[in-house]
Amino acid sequence: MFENVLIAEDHESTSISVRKTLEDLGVTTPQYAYYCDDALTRIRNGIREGQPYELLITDLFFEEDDRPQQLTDGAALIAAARQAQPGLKVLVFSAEHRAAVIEGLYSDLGINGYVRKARRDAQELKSAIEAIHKNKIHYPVHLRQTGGQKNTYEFSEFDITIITLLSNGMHQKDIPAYLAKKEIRPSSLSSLEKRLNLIKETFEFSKNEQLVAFCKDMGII
Amino acid sequence: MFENVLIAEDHESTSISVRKTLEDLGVTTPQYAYYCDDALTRIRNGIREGQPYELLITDLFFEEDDRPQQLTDGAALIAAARQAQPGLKVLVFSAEHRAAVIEGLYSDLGINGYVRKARRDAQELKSAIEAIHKNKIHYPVHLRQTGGQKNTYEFSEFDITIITLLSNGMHQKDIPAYLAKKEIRPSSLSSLEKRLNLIKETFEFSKNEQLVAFCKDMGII
DNA sequence: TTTTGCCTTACGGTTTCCCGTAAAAATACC
DNA sequence: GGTATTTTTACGGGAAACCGTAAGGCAAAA
Repeated sequence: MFENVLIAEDHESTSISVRKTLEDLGVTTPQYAYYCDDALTRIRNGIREGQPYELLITDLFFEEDDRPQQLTDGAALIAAARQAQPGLKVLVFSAEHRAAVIEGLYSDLGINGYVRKARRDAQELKSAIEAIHKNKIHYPVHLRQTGGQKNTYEFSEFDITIITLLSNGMHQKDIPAYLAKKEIRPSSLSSLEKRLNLIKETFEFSKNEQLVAFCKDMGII
Repeated sequence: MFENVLIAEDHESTSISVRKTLEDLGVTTPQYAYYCDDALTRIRNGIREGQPYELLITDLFFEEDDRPQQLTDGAALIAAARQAQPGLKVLVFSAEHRAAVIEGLYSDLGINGYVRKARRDAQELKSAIEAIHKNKIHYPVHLRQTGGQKNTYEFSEFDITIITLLSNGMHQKDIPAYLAKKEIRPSSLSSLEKRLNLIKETFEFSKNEQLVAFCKDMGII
């Protein structure tokens, strides 16, 4: 089993139970940090002292408080940690449930596993750690069968731009001017309408409001 | 210290650390349930067997799964538990941060304490349990000084209904018929428009899309 | 260069939404 | 019971969004 494991988790209660889970697995002295910056410091120290961590277990969301931080969330921590120590294995333990966001962690950050905070999360955490120890990738249970057959629609940069503008309150009629200024093409009102129409047709949506709600749920915007 | 304590919490990992906290306080065998219905059954059994629980520690949100439940959230559990055992002390342990919701728990359900899942939550949990054991009411740290000035706007049931309908793709013009059928009042298109207009004015929003995005972010819908 | 096909833009008609005003209904108050 | 106040509804003009069609632009192939 792993010997050097670091937990980055701001909730004390969660941190405690992750530690307990690790101890059950035979990790004698799991280390832990309540802030991303602290976690990164520990990782760097581990490298310098010739005892690098083998596994980082981290949350995604870290609440701000009176201690200003460089790294504000788990994704930033993972990126910084991998830069300092490319081979470091990473397991994310978070309440995030949006498939798009979770899949992005695998594709963009190359994480080794994800466990969602939910009913039998401690059990899943155990099996995930064991899988990663065997150099496997652990996919969360609730994402395995979706395989990605639905939701094949890929939102383009352009799509996301215009939906974001709408959700920020910009009027459709004012968007062409904005796009032109930013030199984003296409920029015409007609193209915009066509694009929105296509998306809504694809998902069988009838209103922009519905599209915005969907994108929020999916973590696209 | 308490002898009979029940934990209602669907997240295994959180449940584990609450148990550990209780054991640190000298509660030898804390009981726990992963579902509200199970928790209520245990409370009733406790009364019947002459060993009623002294304290219920419960979450607010319980995720649905394949086991259909009568009680779907912590508030319902608290109400049912208090009906079965009026003197039962209740400590809520949840990630909910909206002041209005938390204050509602004190005023509507008469809870004895609230601890928010956050950085030093295990420590706060300890002091809350000790305070409640001394018949005190425990107010969460982060709510003590905020007099509740900001965010005074309260979304009514009606507001949430119509915003939800919009985010489900219903056309504004079709909503009056829906409201009339459901016997929700007011139901006219004009009232609807006025209401939406007032909300958007309050938040200085210009579009429904913006309102939907906001409500998604705030967890209102 | 010309043709072909695709993407973008322009435009007009229709629908929906927005917003102000005023009537009607419901509620509260005397 | 009658009056005042608030809430709800009705209506109409104007703006924005929706939607289909057609014209223009651009790049790759002939």
